[in-house]
Amino acid sequence: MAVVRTPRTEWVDAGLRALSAGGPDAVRIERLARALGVTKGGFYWHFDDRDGLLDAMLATWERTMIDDVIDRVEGGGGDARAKLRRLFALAAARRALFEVELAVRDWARRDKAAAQRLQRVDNRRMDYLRSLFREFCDDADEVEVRCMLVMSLFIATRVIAAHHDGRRRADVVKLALARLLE
Amino acid sequence: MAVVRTPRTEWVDAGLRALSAGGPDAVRIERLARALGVTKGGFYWHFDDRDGLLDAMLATWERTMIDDVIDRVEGGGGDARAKLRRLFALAAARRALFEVELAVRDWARRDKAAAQRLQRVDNRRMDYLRSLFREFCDDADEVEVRCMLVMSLFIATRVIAAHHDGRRRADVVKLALARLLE
Amino acid sequence: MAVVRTPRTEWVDAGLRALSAGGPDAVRIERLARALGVTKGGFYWHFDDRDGLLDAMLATWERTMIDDVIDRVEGGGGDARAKLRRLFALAAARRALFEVELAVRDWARRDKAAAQRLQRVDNRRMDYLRSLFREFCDDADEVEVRCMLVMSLFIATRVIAAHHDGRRRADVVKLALARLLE
Amino acid sequence: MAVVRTPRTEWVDAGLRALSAGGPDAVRIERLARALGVTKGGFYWHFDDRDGLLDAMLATWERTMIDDVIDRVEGGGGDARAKLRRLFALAAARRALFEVELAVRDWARRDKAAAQRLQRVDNRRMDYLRSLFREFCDDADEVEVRCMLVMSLFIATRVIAAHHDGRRRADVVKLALARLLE
DNA sequence: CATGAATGAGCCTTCATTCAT
DNA sequence: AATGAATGAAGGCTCATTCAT
Repeated sequence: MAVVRTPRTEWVDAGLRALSAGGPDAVRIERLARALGVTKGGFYWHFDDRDGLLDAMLATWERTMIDDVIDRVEGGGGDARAKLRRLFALAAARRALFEVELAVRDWARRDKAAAQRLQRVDNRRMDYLRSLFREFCDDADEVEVRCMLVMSLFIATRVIAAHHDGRRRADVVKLALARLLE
Repeated sequence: MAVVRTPRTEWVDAGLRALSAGGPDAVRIERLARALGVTKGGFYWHFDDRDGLLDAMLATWERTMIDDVIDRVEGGGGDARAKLRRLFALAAARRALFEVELAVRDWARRDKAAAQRLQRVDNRRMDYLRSLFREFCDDADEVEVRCMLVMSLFIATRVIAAHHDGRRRADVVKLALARLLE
Repeated sequence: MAVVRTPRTEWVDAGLRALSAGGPDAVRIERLARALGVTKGGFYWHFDDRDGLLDAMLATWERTMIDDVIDRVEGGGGDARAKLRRLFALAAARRALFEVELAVRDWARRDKAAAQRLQRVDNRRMDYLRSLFREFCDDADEVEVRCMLVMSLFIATRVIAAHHDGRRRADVVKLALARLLE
Repeated sequence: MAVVRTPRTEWVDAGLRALSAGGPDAVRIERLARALGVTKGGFYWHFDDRDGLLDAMLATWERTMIDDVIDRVEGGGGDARAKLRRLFALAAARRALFEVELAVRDWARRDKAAAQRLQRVDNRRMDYLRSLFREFCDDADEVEVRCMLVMSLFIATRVIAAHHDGRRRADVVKLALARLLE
């Protein structure tokens, strides 16, 4: 009967925005309500409590990360090397989405629910990476090492604060990636 | 000459413990006081305010990270390769210290003061890595790439939640490191 | 349409009561809440912060003083002299209201917002007095002097702590007023 | 034995300064100590507690007001009219001292100790005024009325916030005073 | 779905006071 | 006389949550 004025997803999106901007402690119902131009009353129609929102955020993030990202990388076609390059390009292009990932990664260090979601996402991603590397690399150990290094590079790029002896970060990363795709 | 009852450093240490356990928002004066068996009032004798503590924590962390860690790695002697291996071993051995690093890294994404400290630490570390790789690697680009990959591996190891196709993480990291030290 | 449980005005009134009893520093949210039988949390529904209440108090006081008081004095009819006498009688009858005035007058010495309100009220009152005195007094300087003296008498009456050589204060004031209305 | 580093009077003076600037609630031991460049520890050597200081402040103020002011007005010589004019001039010249008076007057509305001191000062002043007016005025009622008006003018001048139809306050007061000295 | 109002817990900070040195 | 350190009470504010409408 009721017309949906502020659907669940809007709360979730606002929550994810708050999460990536300030970590889980910044996900505050009152603040989100203000940002959405509503009073917090409506929140409790959609969610049991704050944890309910946090959970929904995690679920949304998981779905997006797994289906969306891999789909997009696969969708572009090309060989394994092309796909790996596209993965990095995607991360650069869709900054907002990957900022959330960093926040979740930190959150997971203290929160079990976040840790579980992250594990599923990381495993899916690692599986995917493995399948790509196997296309041009026979040695199983070597595959695993490269997966680990690519994944590390992927994450740390957005987190390291150092400069690179006059080079731009993007260039160093490109070189590093090239080396891992040899 | 007065006997120091709860020295500044105790507050700082407790703060760093709280930081690594729950992020900057978990650094709460009342909680720390309870943990130290003191009342919160005393806190304000040592620090102007909460920000004063946060700042002191960052300063302590910077000092420890730069002087302490590099000293210890250098102190062990051996060639560049040995030192790099020791760096990874140290991170594994002194977990608490490196948990703080992860927290600072996340914190730095939203806080300017944290970002500055992190930058100094990362630059110092990167400089140090560069000096080590130069000992057995001539190409400047190659040095930079290896620095980036080692640093990434160093950080991401403690952050990735995936499993490794039946291997233990430590083994994969050892293999990866060996490859970067060829 | 919701039933107002503790309307804004109740907070304002309680605030004014506290102000006149103990000055601006005595306007404490927790105390007011207790006096109103509510918890302090509710306060922040009605006001942004303590300053918001202080401001509302000042606004209410200004309105009451200007409209209410002058209306009442005018409403009684009679000539200028009768009205001036009624002004003094009113102050005696509505003690609470005029206690607030003394508090505001002191507060205005340190607070800009209070100073501005007081200035508006004082100017309005002085204008009103001037209009009354002009009805039976031609000389402009003389009008101004009498306004100043009446105003002074009006304020100081409630502030001087001396006795009057055996007379009652009210009688001396009555005599003084009579002299100023000659 | 101990050399006086921060004598009692310095605390009292600092207290009076704080009082006139912000009312009794602004007389804070910690703040005064900071202003004097000492720690609050020494305070408790001179005074039992905060009330002890407040009391000493009141005593100092009473002494200054009664002896100092009347002495100074008397000391200048001249007839009663000259002395009254000198009283007003003094108040204008020694602003700081009379700012304290306003603060005490407000304070006296809620505090018994302040009220008693004020009463003594006001009575002494009123007695003095009476003696002056009697020199040129025979009627006892008239004397009392003029005392009251002069006293009121004296106080209210520094407290009224209105303007005076284009005249300067000082000029209106001078005219009013002249009228009371006829 | 949403508002208006309130509760209660928890936080940061200030301050009077105490006490050992 | 004064410092260094601490206690404890109080105050301002934020926020998750609840509930009636």
